[in-house]
Amino acid sequence: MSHKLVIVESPAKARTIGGYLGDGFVVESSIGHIRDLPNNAADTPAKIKDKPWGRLAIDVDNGFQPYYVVPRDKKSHIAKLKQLLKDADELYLATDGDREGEAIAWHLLDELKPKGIPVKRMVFHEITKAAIQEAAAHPRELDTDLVEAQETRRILDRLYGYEVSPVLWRKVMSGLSAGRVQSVATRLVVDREKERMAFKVASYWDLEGTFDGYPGGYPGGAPPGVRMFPAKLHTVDGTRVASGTNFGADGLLKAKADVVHLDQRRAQALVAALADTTYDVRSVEAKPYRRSPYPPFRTTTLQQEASRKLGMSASVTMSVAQRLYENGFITYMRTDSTTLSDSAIGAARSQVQELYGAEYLPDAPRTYANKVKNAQEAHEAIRPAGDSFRTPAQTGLKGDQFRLYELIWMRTVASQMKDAVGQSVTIRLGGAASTGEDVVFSASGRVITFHGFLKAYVEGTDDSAAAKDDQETRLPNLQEGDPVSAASLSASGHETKPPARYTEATLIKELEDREIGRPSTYASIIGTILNRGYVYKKGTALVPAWIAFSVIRLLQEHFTRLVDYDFTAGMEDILDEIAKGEKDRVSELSEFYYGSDKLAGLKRLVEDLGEIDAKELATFPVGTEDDGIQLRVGKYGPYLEGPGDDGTAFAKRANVPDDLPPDELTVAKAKELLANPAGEEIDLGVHPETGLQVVAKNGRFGPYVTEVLPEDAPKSAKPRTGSLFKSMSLDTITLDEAMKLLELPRVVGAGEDGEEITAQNGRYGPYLKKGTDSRSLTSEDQIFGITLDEALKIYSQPKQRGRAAAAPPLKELGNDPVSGQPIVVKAGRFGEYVTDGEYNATLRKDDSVEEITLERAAELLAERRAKGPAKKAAKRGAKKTAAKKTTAKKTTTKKAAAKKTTKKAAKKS
DNA sequence: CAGTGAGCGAGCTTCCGCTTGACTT
Repeated sequence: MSHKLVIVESPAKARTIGGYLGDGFVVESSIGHIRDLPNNAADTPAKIKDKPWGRLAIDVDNGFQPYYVVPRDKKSHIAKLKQLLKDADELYLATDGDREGEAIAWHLLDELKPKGIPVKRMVFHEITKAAIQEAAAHPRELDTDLVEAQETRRILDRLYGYEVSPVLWRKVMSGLSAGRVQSVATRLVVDREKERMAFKVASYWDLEGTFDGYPGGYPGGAPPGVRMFPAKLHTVDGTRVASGTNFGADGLLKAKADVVHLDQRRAQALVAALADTTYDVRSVEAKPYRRSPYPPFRTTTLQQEASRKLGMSASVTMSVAQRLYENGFITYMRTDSTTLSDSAIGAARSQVQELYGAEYLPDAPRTYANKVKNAQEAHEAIRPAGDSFRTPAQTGLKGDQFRLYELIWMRTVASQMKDAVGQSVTIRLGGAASTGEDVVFSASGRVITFHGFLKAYVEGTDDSAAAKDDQETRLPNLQEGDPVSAASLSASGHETKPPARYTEATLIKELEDREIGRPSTYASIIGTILNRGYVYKKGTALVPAWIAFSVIRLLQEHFTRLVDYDFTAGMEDILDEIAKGEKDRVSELSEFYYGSDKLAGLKRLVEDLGEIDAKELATFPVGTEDDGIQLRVGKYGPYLEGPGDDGTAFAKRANVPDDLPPDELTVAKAKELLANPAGEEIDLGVHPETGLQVVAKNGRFGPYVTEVLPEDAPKSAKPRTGSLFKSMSLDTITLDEAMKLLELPRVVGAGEDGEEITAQNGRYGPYLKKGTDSRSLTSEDQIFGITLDEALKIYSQPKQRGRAAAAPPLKELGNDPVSGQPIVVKAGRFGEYVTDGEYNATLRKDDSVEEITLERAAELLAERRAKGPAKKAAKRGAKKTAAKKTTAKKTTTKKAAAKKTTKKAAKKS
């Protein structure tokens, strides 16, 4: 039986659409992108690996030709699609109608290679039977210009990320990353922290009082409305009283502020001078209040409201929404559109009528213009699914899903309700102080006469002090000239506040406003900058780590344009022109990579790194030069350097606690830390024999224990120290263990020549030492356990240079077809490798000792041979390389562990 | 940031955007 094959992006969508198209159609999904540039070396095809641009998988010398691969986990899915295509007499590429969707359609076409059947591009913006059938009846051609625009975006991001990240590995720390989106997100957080650090608090005072609208009692019966109301001092002798907005970040009044700045004394004097004052109403100003409903949710607004009202992180919100979507409760949750389909508008309106009555229903449906500048409108707004909405109670949902559904449902219904209307009133009260000053108090109120949509939905605020939209303040019904008295009056002091830190939700909003990132990535952007250690969360606030300051400084100084807040917006403009066929992708990419008259190219920027001083980059002054304190970002985190007791510059050091936000590192705090440079010492107790305090610390060479010498100890006296064994940890080390470590080196006994043999731990692990003759030990336990006999035995063997502890091969594979030498698999410092005696090649991610064959080993060795004999570290400065190596090791172990699990996962599937 | 003595197989980290399971506890 032949059929028409329709391919959409999402499996849930495929299920729905299958029902609408009926017999003769088979609807499958691509599950997102089906091909991409190879992610890493293991996924890079051998034929491009050795090219100079192999690491990028983009032939930068020939039109920026990208090399795509089908990721391992997508291969079986592609096979399935190919199988379905065999029996198809038509192929409909029905991926989303945006840039990425067009590219997916093209990749599908290029990968599936349908032969002899018509291929059609089908696009729809809402999932209703009518819309789908309409779309199927009117397909279009593939828009190759749009695909070009997507490829340009993809290639630019790869060049940016894969060229700039290695700069950070070399200059800051291994494993770091830079990218068009994450680097700007990080910069936003860092810049905000810098604003907070530079912020100078200003204090100001004003007068607040409660006033009585009917000082002579009611004109008979009950009062019309309220009687008591609050008011604040507005002017003194006609000049406005300064409030928070009149002060700049420098703590001073803004230049143009024509205000009177009250301090505590003056404010209190004024209160006293107003003790007997009576007031009269100087003016009553009423204005109509009107507020329109908020647009239906798109991804970012949903994330913000879920954060404000339900306390959900962006990623939790998305995964809860994903479940709602898959089970048919809501429409697609990754969208930048606020548009509702006609049937959704109908459903919302009938729900308004049903729940709130006709008076809440506007005459005409409401539509919302999209505020997102680069919106691609491939989907609808996020709303309850279906042609009629289920109320939350009807869904049977529970927990987070229920709460999120309810939020979406209310917002959608409210978006089709009438405006809220009312009145806002400002009343000014005047009076004279006994000191002769004329003062005016101001009170404002808001009365909502018709709640409209506010009856259904009120948006949350990020600032807890801000008034919500439905908040009402009632004032008495006063006329100009009416007498008013003060029931109470007091001076109140205020301080200006630095700009608030970003939260996940506000950072995402900021990124969206700047056209950076896409609905499908907002949540993961937060994940990326958290994972890299650029920021951490303190409650809901995002706090930048010091390493982010180093990274952003480097990027701003050397890749200024790339971390410009407008970079992405500029890129989008160019992509739009490429999509319209007005610009050529190769010349745009070429300008970006190789530069032009106006712009320095990326390639030259990353090659010109000589002048970047890594040390300088990681050093930040604390306070002024006179304070003589600086913060440095080291391998083990940030630490302070300050003047020594004798005044020597930067002689004293102290760790900065990991969770101390940068803006709290004041000069006073820095001095406090430096005064007690114990840092993260762990007190283990007092040594019973020496009476000295024994502590554990994290040092340059890892965790170690040491003893604290008394203050009066001679300067030449040095405390004993000892590195922790690999099997020990700072969390679990005991005093007993520490005392044993401090005893080292342990004397094992005397050798045959009478010279003492000792056992100890060193840079390369445990070893024996006899004079200048040293021998490695295989385990740390031997340091305490080895007997003299065993030690003598080791010394009776000739010293093995290099492969002292060479283990026997793990596996023998046979002879190499090229060299004729036997190939064996061995375990080494860097993992398992194959060797023919001359050349060694490390096993790649997908190889294993159990599965490796002679052919594969020969292949690896051939690759290795092609690179020539091992070279000694040549170009880079020796000190640099040495320093970097340790860092690299530290990060790789963590990553390697993570990799292993993914590999296992991939294999089983 | 503590200070102790060799001699040796490198290879990998990383981007942004589309999408879901699959994995483990």
